[in-house]
Amino acid sequence: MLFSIDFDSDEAIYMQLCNQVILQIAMEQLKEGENLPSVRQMADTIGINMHTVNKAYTILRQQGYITMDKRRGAVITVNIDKLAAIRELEANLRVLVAGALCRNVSPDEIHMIVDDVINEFINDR
Amino acid sequence: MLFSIDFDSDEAIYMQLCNQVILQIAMEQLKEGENLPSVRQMADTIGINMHTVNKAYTILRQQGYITMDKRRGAVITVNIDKLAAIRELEANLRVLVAGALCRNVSPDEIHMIVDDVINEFINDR
DNA sequence: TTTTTTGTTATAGTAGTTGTATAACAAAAG
DNA sequence: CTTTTGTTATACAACTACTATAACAAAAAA
Repeated sequence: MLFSIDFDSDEAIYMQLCNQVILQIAMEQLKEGENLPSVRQMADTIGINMHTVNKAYTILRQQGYITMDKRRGAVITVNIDKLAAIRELEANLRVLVAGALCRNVSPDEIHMIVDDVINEFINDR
Repeated sequence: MLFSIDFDSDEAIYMQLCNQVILQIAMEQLKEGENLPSVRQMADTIGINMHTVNKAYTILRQQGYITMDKRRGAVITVNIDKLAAIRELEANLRVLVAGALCRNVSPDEIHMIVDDVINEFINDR
């Protein structure tokens, strides 16, 4: 379980953490039932404040990726709201696809790139 | 040329403006050579500050969607860096697709949604 | 039982972002 | 000559991001 934070990035640290957890769940490097380090351990390991980790965990919990338990800590528990996931995907894709089309990336090329990205996750399983 | 800003959104006003311009270029509601209102006119129309519009225009210019000209104002001039567009698309897709896969949206479903979104833009042409 | 670790909550400070307000400038248009 | 243009500067309030320190009850470990 490795988390690498880019402190020079303009993306907030807690967001980078959230995204890395989601990426690792998708790649099945983190599996349902597994634990994340405690907020303090994770903060120590990365070298950031406890509250920054806590913020990331709170968001992950709200989005249904983990549950918090005083006994077990943060546990990967993908609690699915598939319709919400689809709506969110559509909304975010709209801007991405628009930007790509404007810059002369063809629909076929977009499909190929989507394929590549999906396979990145699927092939590692 | 209509721009609707959601003041209750957690997305910054200048970002909403940027995205709407990009969406309208993709839908060809804004075409190469056409003008955007001046920063002051746009600000007046929407009911926001001049600097907020200026910030959006500056970003659009940096990303190659418009050029600024004292004579003509802001002109849609898609200046393409296709490789950069593809890299950006890949990076942003990675997080979106990961989130979707985690929530049990299948690769086929993702492809269908991508198709739908692309067709939203293509069919209006 | 005592100690440690857990998530959670509170307060407070610094730094940066967002949006607004006012103002000024030279260049171009009318 | 006046108006409109993009651009730049300064300043302010509100908010966000991150950190620091501290405290609490609940659970685990000793």
